[in-house]
Parts: sequence; C-alpha cells; structure tokens
Amino acid sequence: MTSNSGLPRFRLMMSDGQHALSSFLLTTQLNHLPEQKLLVQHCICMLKKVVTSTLADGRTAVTVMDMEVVQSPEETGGRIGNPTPYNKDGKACCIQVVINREAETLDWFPITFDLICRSNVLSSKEIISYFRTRFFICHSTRTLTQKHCTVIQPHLLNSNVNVFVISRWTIRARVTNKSNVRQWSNSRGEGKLFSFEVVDESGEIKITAFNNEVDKFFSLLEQGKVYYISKATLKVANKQYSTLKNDYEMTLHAHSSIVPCEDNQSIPTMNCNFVQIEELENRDKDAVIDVIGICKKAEDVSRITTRNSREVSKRALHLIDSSGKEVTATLWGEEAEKFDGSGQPVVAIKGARLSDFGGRSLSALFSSTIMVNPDIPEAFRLRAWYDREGYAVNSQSLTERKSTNSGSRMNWKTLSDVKNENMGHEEKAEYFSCLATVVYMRKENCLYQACPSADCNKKVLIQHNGLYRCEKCNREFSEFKYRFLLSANLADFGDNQWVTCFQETAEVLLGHSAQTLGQLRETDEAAFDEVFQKANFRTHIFKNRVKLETYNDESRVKVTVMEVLPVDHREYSRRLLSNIRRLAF
DNA sequence: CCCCCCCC
Repeated sequence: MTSNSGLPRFRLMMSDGQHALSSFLLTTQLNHLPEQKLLVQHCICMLKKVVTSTLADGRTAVTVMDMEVVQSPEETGGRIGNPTPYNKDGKACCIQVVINREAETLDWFPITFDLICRSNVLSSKEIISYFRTRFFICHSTRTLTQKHCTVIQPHLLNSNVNVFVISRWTIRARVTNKSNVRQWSNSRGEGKLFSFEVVDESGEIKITAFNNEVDKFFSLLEQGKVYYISKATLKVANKQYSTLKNDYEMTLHAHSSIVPCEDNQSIPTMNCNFVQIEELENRDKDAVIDVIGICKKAEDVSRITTRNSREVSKRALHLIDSSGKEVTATLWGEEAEKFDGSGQPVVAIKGARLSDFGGRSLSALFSSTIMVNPDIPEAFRLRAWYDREGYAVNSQSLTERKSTNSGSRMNWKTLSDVKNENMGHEEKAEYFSCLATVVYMRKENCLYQACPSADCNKKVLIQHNGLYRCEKCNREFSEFKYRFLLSANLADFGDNQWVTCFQETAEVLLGHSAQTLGQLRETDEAAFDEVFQKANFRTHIFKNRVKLETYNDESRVKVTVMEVLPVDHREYSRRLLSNIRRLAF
C-alpha cells in the first residue's frame, strides 16, 4: 500500500496458530524488514509494540510499531496450525482476499475471495459490496453474518486479469430482459452468446452466457420469472456498453447453475424510473430513459438498410402520456415486427435512447425492454386517463415530422440565388436545397448498362462475342445491370437549372427502379414514355451539390441532386414566408 | 469470449 507520506506501507496477515488476522499494518520505520527480505511469509515474529485502532466502520486495524523476526520460514517449516479468522465480537464475518498487486494502481481493485455462505442466498448487492472493499476483512452486513459465513483459504490469482473468482453464493433475482442468441466472429474466435438482465431488492446486473451455456440456459430463462443463480464469474462492466446501474457483470460458466424460484413475491419486478414525455425536452441527447405512454398510433413496419448495409426492420410508435405531449419511439428488428398496436395499448420502454432527431425522439436499444400493457400501476393510471379524456387531447409531438425538411442544416436557396452567388466556384463543393418543379427530363441516355458486380457501377461495353466488358473490373459478363444517369431541368418561380440525378434520386423522381424502366423501354415504349409524363411537373425538395467542373477546357457549374424529398406543406409555407421577408426587407 | 444499439 502507499502511506500518507508516499512511502510504501506493508500489510501483514498474522497468525498465532489458532487465529489469523490480516489487518496488521507495519509502521514505515520498519520497512527495512520486508525490504531486506527478513520479514517474509511464514517467518515467526515477536510483536513488541502495537497500536490497535477501530476504524469508522467498526473494523480493527493493528499497527505494528516494533517487532523482531525470531525465526525464518525455513526454520519454521511453513504455516503453523490451522488458524481460523479472528473475530473480535464473534459477529464479524471474515472474508480473506488476495489483492492482485499488479492492479493496485488502478482505481478499482481486482480481488479474489472464496466465500462460503451456508444460507447460500445473498443479494447481488452484498456480493458486489465485497468486491468494492479495499480491506482484507469485511464485516458482515444485514443477512451475511457469521452464522452464514466462514472463511476458507485465500485463493491465489495466477494472472492479473480483472476477473473475480468467487464460489458458493447464490442470488435470487428476476429476469427483466433477455436478448436473442447472437453469433460473433472476430480475431479472438467465434461463437454464440446471449445476455440477460436481472433485478433483486438490491439492484440490477447483466449476465452473459456463451456457447455451451447458451444451449443450457437460453430456453430456461423467461423474462419476468425469478431464478436462483449461482457460481457465475464477476467482472468489471465496460461502462461504454452498459446502461445498467452496476459496475459489474456476470458471466456464466460450466459450473454455473440457474434454478427457477417459485416463491418470488418479494423480488421486485422491474426498476423503472419513468420520465414524463413532456420532460424529455429537458433531457440530454443520448440519455437512456424509461418511458411509458399510450401507443396512439403504430406505424407500419418497414425495412431499412443501415450504414453497414445490414437490413433491419423498424416501426415507429407515437406515444402520448398525461402531460399531453407525444413522442415518436422507434422499435427495431423482431421487436418492430412482432409489435401489435391494436387497441392503443399502454407501452412501456425501459432503457430507450433519447435522440434529437426531429427535435426529440426515442429509439429502442438492444438492451431496452418493451412492455405492452404491463401489469403496473402507471399503466392502469394511463389507461384510465386516456379512456376518460386523453383520447380527445390534441397532443403536441416533440418529434417533428419530416425534420429533414425543417432542419437548420438545410442551406435554402432559390435557383437564381445559386447563380447570383456564384455557388460552386470554390475549391470545395457546395451544397444547397431548393423547392423546385421538374419541367423536363431527358429520356435519351437516362439509362446506361453498368457492370453487374455489387460495388461497381462502371459502364460496360458489348463485345463482338456478345459479352459485356467492364474495364474497371477487367472482366466480361453475360449480363449487365441498368443504372440511371438522368438529366433534368428544374424550375422555381425565378429561374431554372439543369441537374444530374444518379441512381437513387432518379428512382425517386421517376418512381421506378432502373431495372424496371430499362426492361420497359425494351418491351413497351409507350409505357416507358408514360413514366416520364407522369413524373414531369412534380414539385419536390431537392438537396444538391454544386461544383465547377472542367471538361475539354470548358468550365461550368454542375449541379448534382443528392436527395429528393417530398414537399411538406408546413415547410412550404415557411419557405414562402422567408422569401417574402427577404424580398420585402 | 460480446459490445450490434441502426433509418429518416
């Protein structure tokens, strides 16, 4: 240990052959004894002067002021007798721990102990409290008395991993959340896992099972049920990934046991701390909160592609509570698919993330628990409120619809602004958004034959052998895929502008995929023409990129449409109004 | 031993 003076301070575990006590502190004046390897394990000492003090929490510490080493371990021949822990009043529970010296510089303390608990039922908090201790001897708490506990031998750590090895304890806790089984594969290996969260009267903790333990325990565990759980390993939770109020997590192992508990009345159901929807306005972005509301409307489930090109289902719920405010909460994956919003149920989400999308909105996490019509007082209160008066409330949503159109990041311009301000003449590309109507689309060359490889959109050329050649991939293919490269003329009330639309934006404008339209052109030219007829003179919001491009020594500003958004009427009025103000002043 | 938390 480090003393107040900064000098090393040694702690000794002393035994007189009958009892052992590990809270002896050596005065720093005697540091030469251990430093010169005179005071070593199993040597026999004569204590000449000691000062005994009682610490604030009742533990006893003995400071050794003067001592003499009278016999070396060689002479002693190891430990004398079979000492039991010394208990001053017979009530204290002693737990011997081994401190991993490598880790003493960390602000947490990996320790290892073995604990025998005759009742075999501890609360998870009690277990945790032992991990928190910095002392060799812990005194008992409420249910952990000498009657329940006795000390067994210190268990030596053979490495400095931050894993606690404990045995023979059991918690009784309710499962509040259970994940699906997930596969993982990385440089360290691969396998499957699932995790679940449990709650008892002292708090909550996350438990993870891997591989064999997945097979063993996944189907046994049910959300809402109570289990005896024992012989799991504790480790420090990575706070980066954990929103639970616990610094530790458990991992199940081959010896771990989980047994259903029928007598579960005393175990709390869920630690929810519901925040009123109105209050979400005052909470920080990314806060993880619990919310409960009436699902006034559940949108249809839809499939989206994430940034990592994974496909996932999503469903937005519109929740309202007695604050009269509404918020959009998004469910994902299976939760989105199986959600049934019929009958405007009460929906509680424990652990939803607050986002600033559209002002304020919520998103379920993998760790969120979604409860439909939960059996809790808050739910009954909400139901009664909604059926009596809530249904008629003209609720105000904290989540603005189509916020992409109203976001402050939109750099609104009229088409004449773009020219008058010489946009695009800078080194870097510039971006602007406009409200405009499509007045012409070039049918000619709107589609090209592209390389069929997934990530290659390069134009292919047909060969004499009838195959399509991609220069980029340096390969020939028997097939090609159609891609859009559409020139369109946009107009607003002051000007017009030629723009280029690639694949995604052209698909939005024309309402068809490149593939469909390509085939239509081959098979039914009249239908192909009609697609263009229908798409013409439509008004959209365009988000564009503008940049000066040089081609054959000729420079001109090129506008590329990045995104086509539907016109929101509220946004339209706002645009008109701001234009009027600008022109007026 | 995982750690994905997404989309507009």
